[in-house]
Amino acid sequence: MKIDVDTLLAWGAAYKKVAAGEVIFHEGAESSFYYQLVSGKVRWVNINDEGKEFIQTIIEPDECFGEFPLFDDGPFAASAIADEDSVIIRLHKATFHQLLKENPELHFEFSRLLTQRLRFKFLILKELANHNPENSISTLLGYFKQTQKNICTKCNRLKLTRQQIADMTGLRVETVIRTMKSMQSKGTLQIVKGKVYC
Amino acid sequence: MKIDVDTLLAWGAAYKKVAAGEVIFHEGAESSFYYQLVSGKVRWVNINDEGKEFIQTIIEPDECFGEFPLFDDGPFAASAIADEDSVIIRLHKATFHQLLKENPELHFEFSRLLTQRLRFKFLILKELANHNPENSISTLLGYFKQTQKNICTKCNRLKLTRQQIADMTGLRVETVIRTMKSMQSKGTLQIVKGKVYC
DNA sequence: TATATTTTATGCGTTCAGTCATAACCTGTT
DNA sequence: AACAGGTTATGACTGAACGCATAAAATATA
Repeated sequence: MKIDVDTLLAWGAAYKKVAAGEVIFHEGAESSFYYQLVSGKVRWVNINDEGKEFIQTIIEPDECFGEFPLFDDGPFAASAIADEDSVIIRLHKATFHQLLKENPELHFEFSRLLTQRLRFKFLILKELANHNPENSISTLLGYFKQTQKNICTKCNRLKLTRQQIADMTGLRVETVIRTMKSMQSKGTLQIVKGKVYC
Repeated sequence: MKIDVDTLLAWGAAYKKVAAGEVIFHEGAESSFYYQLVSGKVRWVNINDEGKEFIQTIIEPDECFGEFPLFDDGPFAASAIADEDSVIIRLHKATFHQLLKENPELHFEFSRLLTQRLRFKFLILKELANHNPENSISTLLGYFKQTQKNICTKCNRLKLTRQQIADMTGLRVETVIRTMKSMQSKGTLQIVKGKVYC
């Protein structure tokens, strides 16, 4: 999902620079903006009592994030934190609604986005509930491969650390490392110098 | 999310009776309908290789289900199985699109539905990833309580078996039973004759 | 009221991911 | 080249949920 930046600007959207590590919005807070990433990288995470992160999604340029409150008026379901120095563009909620009203096609695209996100949640949830690290990891990698997210298109190398994979599957780094090694020895996964290729 | 039944009928929707245990649609199959439950109960589930079910959602009357393919043209993300003898109403995909186009407000309601479903997925996923049965269970019960789903409004009794709770949290029945007993002894949960009250 | 079926309950051995500690390996920087 | 910081790797121990078996209780059915 991506709204043309010129369109956004024409409707009064504003750019905002965020430094790596900066929190863009907090889980539980009220919202009044549509957010879209222009450049950089953002992770959409829940942080538990012990400080452990669960990464719901990694946002790449031209993707929107933090969209739930726009429709159900609830708070943010997770925090958005910049992984790298990033530029975001945001549009006021009321304006966003007007924009959708005047562009039904855009609204349909948005429904497609929500659907795709739900689809991914269904998929990953079903795997996590299964308590099979290998399946969880391959489902996750399969998704990233399919959507071309966090993959170096030039060399086909996955740009995810074991820690990130762990934080998206509810596993520990060590478990992810051990499981992936075992997958490599089975031939299920191609790892060169610790990096995953697909 | 509910579309008025008279409206659906006026647009050419058709009723369909399904017996308890009957599969309404299969995970992975192509779809061409909007589905809404009129009466009865339906579970929306994934079934793994060993036959173990993961219940994504339990659908109650006046709720729609199986809606992903309507927007992204993908297959069903989970199977729908009747828990009880039920009546469903379904509308052709193309007609559904037309209905949304002519009723922008309805489309906004639909976005709200998708958002709420996503919100629940975020919530439950974050808990599952945390590997804390007690938290998973209370989050789930909290959700059902909040949405009044599967709760006997007359006596405030939760109409969910431990097995169903297990199938929605990826835990085993025994673990759910044991955890809930411990919660009861802590005073976190009120159980009378094995049934949960809230 | 008696019977059958489903649901809840409990014990016990096993398994596998978690935890902690430590080392090796990359990668970028001065 | 040397250093620092992050990432990957590996071992040993622990613990909590699993898996299976069996029983008790509640609910439905006749």
